[in-house]
Amino acid sequence: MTAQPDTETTPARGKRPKQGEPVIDRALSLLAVFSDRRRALTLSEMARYAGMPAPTALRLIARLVAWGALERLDDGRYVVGVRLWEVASLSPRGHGVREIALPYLEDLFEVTRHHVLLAVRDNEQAVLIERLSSKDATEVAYRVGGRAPLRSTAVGLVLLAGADQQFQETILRKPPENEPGVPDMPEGQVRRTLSDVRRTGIAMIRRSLPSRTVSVASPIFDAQGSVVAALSIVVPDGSTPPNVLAPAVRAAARAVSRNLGHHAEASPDARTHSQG
Amino acid sequence: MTAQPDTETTPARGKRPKQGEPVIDRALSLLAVFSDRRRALTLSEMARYAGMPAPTALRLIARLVAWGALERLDDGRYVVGVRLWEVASLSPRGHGVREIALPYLEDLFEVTRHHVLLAVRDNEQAVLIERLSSKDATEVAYRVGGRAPLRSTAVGLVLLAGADQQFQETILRKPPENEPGVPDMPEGQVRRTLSDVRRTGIAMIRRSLPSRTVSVASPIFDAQGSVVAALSIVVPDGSTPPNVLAPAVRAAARAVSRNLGHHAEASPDARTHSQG
DNA sequence: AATACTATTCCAACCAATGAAAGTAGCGTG
DNA sequence: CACGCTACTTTCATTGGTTGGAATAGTATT
Repeated sequence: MTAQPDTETTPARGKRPKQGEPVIDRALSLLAVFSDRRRALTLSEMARYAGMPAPTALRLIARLVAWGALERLDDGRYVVGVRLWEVASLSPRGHGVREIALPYLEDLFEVTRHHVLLAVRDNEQAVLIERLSSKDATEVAYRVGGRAPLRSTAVGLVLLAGADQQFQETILRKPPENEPGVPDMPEGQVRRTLSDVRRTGIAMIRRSLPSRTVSVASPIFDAQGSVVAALSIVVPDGSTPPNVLAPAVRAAARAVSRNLGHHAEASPDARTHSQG
Repeated sequence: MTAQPDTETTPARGKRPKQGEPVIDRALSLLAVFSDRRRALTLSEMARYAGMPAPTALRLIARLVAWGALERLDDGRYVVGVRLWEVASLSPRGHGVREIALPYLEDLFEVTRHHVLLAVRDNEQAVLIERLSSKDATEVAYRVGGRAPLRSTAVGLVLLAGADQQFQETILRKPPENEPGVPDMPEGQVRRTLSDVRRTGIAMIRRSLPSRTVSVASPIFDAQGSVVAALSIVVPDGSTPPNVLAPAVRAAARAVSRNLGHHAEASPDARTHSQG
């Protein structure tokens, strides 16, 4: 500071240093500051995390609150609002599949009484759409609304195996994420695994953290034959032989697929075309 | 351009007839055009329902799509995106209560095997947060994410009974909505019912449409002793005596309340230590 | 009482937002 | 194959909603 040079282009009073982001993007970035750990935030926290001045944040937040996207608590902090949740419940890939799959998930849940998961792919990760868990089930890593890697989870492998070839290559070429508790596979093994998943309709993963568990997942297809979701169960390692679980999971996944209009035409050729 | 000045009120070229709504409001109104019946919409439909010109809608939608609030289908139509669902899953009154309540809902579900509902109040309606239903359960009126009236549903009555006095008066003074299938109560009877609900912790409603059912609901309290949600079961009328159901519902609701920190009374400390 | 932080209000400058107009694409019809 | 119709997209001159520093008010901490 101190200097008073300014010269010709006199900023006078109102200087507008960094400006130029569309309003909507800013508003959305205010929604994005919330996370599993940050479910209730103050104005200044939101402004800081979203990277904008407090007055700007306040103004935008006011609109979001007015609409119901955010709600204000008694202590002044903000949380995600029910209205947003309401609109989001119309997401076909969110609550859409869930609504159709839920009864089957419940049936499956009653067999194992541990965890039943439903996930879809969003970009380079799996998003957990639903999770049924008994009160006394083993600890599990992911929560509903949370994200899981594609390469090191059973649902992730199923979703990856069902993605288009080009996307698979993109993922495979990336360095593995080295999740703790999961033995990371070299690229070649991942490719073999994906191929197996496509052939058998089953993916299986053992992990040791946060507890020793086995996950068995199977794909859910839509009417066009695309993999739109993955269904899986998670049980303590050793509780039930995986080869007993697999048929149950596959059957449940197929039932859901059928409900989505997937006429299981004996799948004349799983791998679309040119192979090799 | 030297426009030919027609007359005095020359619209010239660039006329800006109706302008003045904040961008965020417009963007949000684009989200609000989706409903149970309208889950996939074209650009022009969205523009029409939201009441704005197509180019404007397109520009805003593009941002929403970029962020993931909306997704575009192969046929060009737009749907609510998973990303929005993901953020919405952080809503304390949405998935928040749900996460805590779900195990208890499942226990309750196994007893009756029909419907278990979880709802919160938003404004003058109840919003359905969760619904567990068996595949062969009787038809039920409301879906998850949908809204139900306060005066003529079991969960609604519980939420209304737990609302502050002033709000209750506001609702009571409004003319009843006369839902088909539910005998509408005169104001006096509603008041008596609400009082009963507060005393017994149970609300019960019989309805004949879409099928003959009995609903039994009970309030869920938070640490401050406020009613934050309502839990209910819906069974076919005549299948199980309501006085058998009531204790089970109440017990489940209490278990959830306890889990929310409802320790009978007054929590002295609600301070969060700032970390960071 | 001083300090530090957060929340809110104010307002002049100005840039992102606006929407009519025109262009492009798809489709059914004469 | 021309024609009309509808839906979608791009362009661009105009401007009003948006912006953020500064000031003020409120609240917790030292």
